Amino acid sequence: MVEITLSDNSVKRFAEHPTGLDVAGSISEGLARDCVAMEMNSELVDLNTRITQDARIRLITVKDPEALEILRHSAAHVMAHAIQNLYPNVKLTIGPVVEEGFYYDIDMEPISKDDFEKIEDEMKKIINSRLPLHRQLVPKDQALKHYEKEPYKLEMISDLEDGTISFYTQGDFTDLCRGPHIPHTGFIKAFKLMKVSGAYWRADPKNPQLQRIYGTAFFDKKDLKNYLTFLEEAQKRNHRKIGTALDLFSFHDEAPGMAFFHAKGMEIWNALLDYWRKEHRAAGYVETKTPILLHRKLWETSGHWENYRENMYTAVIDEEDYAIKPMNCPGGMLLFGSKHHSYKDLPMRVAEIGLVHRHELSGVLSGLFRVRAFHQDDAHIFMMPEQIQDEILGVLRLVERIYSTLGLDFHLELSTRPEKSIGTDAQWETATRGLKSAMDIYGADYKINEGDGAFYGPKIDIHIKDALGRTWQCGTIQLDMNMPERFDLSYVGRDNEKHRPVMIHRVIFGSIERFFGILVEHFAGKFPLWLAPVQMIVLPINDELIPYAEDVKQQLIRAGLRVELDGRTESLNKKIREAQLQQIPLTLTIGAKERESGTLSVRTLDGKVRYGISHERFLTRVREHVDARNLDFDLFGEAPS
RNA sequence: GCCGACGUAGCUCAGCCGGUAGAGCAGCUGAUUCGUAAUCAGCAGGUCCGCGGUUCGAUUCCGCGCGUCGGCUCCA
Repeated sequence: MVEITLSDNSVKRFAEHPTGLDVAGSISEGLARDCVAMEMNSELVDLNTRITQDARIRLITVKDPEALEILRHSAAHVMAHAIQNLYPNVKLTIGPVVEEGFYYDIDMEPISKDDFEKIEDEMKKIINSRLPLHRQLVPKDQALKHYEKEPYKLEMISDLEDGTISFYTQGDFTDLCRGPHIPHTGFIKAFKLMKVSGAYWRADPKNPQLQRIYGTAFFDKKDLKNYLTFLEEAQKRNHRKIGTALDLFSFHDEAPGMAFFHAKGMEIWNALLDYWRKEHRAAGYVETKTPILLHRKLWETSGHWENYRENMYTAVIDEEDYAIKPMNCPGGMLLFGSKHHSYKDLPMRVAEIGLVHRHELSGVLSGLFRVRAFHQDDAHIFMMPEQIQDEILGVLRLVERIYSTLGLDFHLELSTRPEKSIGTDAQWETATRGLKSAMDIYGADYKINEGDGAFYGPKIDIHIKDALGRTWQCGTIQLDMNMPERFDLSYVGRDNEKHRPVMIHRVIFGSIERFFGILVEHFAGKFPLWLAPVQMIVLPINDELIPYAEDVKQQLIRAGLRVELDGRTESLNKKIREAQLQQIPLTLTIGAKERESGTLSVRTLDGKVRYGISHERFLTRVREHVDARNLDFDLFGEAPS
């Protein structure tokens, strides 16, 4: 007899040794139908595992987050099975689950998306056969024998510890696998192959190149549909498309990986940075600017010449070596070091919108998201060790203000000391404790990435979540115990002795170019009024009204607004359509009525039109809305006046 | 940097098997003067990414280079 404790702490007794399925079945038929696996004494195992002694069981149903991973892992097997059926000579390697699905790396002739349909059809056959997945344990020597013709699998098994090795079989297909798996292939209700690319065996370019085939799978057709809709939505918001359509920026072959910002893109850029400066000033920052081209000596002092040179653009000038800065900190160190500082000066919060260049590999460039030249909204804070906590807290609060203004949620992650690192244990201890206590006081949950810090200090990474729920790491706060040392920075303490300041680097936007791209996608090009490159457009109904419309435009421009006038001899409908497609928040139509009554009719981006708004009310509302940096478009309330 | 796909007018895209290119939008000209998402007509616009090769002939086939995209790799 076995005693089974379920996750609600209820206890069930079984005379025989039941499987997980039996346990589920003893509770309800529906549960048995929805179960895919179970957790037995904190270990995920197959549902058909026999429970031979008293155990604590948690049944995993299709609703549980782990279930999707199990399903996708099984789907990877099904794909490999299908591919092996279609291309008998392929050699399998590994097939893991990834965030949005799964892939399988297979040594085979290159295939393309055109081959997907065939593979998917074969997969459908396997799924419709509802093949059970059986686990069996095999001694290592036998496993090696089984895989005589599969060199990659042999290599993997050889690397495993001695003892028994688990295999999973579905029909005539067997694969080395830790499991667990779904009970039978019929659980895969919806799947799709997504893309194919090259990948090296064990990620080493010296090894053969494999075909990495990506797919995704769900328990429900609806989930797959939602996922595909999400991808479509993301594609619609692609910042490269919107950037072209709204005339914000472009790229040219003459400067790969370096963006050209157009006039409208710069309006957004400037509005964003105006706001950034306002917040930083209020938070006690000063702003500086350092050169982008600096002598080799400086890069030797900072260590970049030795460690980062392959990513730097260099130049020989008057027979001396120079490099274009990939980071702002060395220049910032020079500035700090060029003067004596008292402990009374600290903390010093020194910001710099710095233009940096990094020679990234050509294959990684991607729109504004990955470029070779970009601006960082950098700041270096110099302080005494006992100020760490307060300063980090200050940065976190500033981060929160700025992100929330943009409608972005965020979460924090702390990275601690890596194996290879400089500094003493005591320094790391002080630094890490400072970061932790600041985050504790700040009060947000955070994830800890052990050993993920930079070699020169621990860091807090800030991940934002955009309107589609995608996360991006933008902000980072890094403690640096290296630079002050290398540049021999000091301040004079109360004791009249020299002391080494503690320094942090921090960015909030990170790469402003990349952040700009994220904002384009976050807002889908519909920038809120305070950021919109053209805040409003004036449309005269006919040519006779152009002079009056011009007056209106001038008034608004004098009020500090970004205004355009469409005086083309086109139909009103056409001009409205184009204004809407350009995502201009406010469209002001000027007809004889508006001129006679001295009012405005205002169309907002949601298509609502309000007539008879006085110029005064309009200006007041717009100013309030812009000053408050509101994100909504409904300036004039529900009831059209 | 590696693998794959792609590169045609300002933009979006068509162009089967090799016979020097087409559409819509944008632009320009003219007519229309319009009340909340495309008025009509005409005109103009291209080193078909670049350089080589094959061929009587290359936008089309082949090679190399550049760029873009998707992955890989890298990421102080």
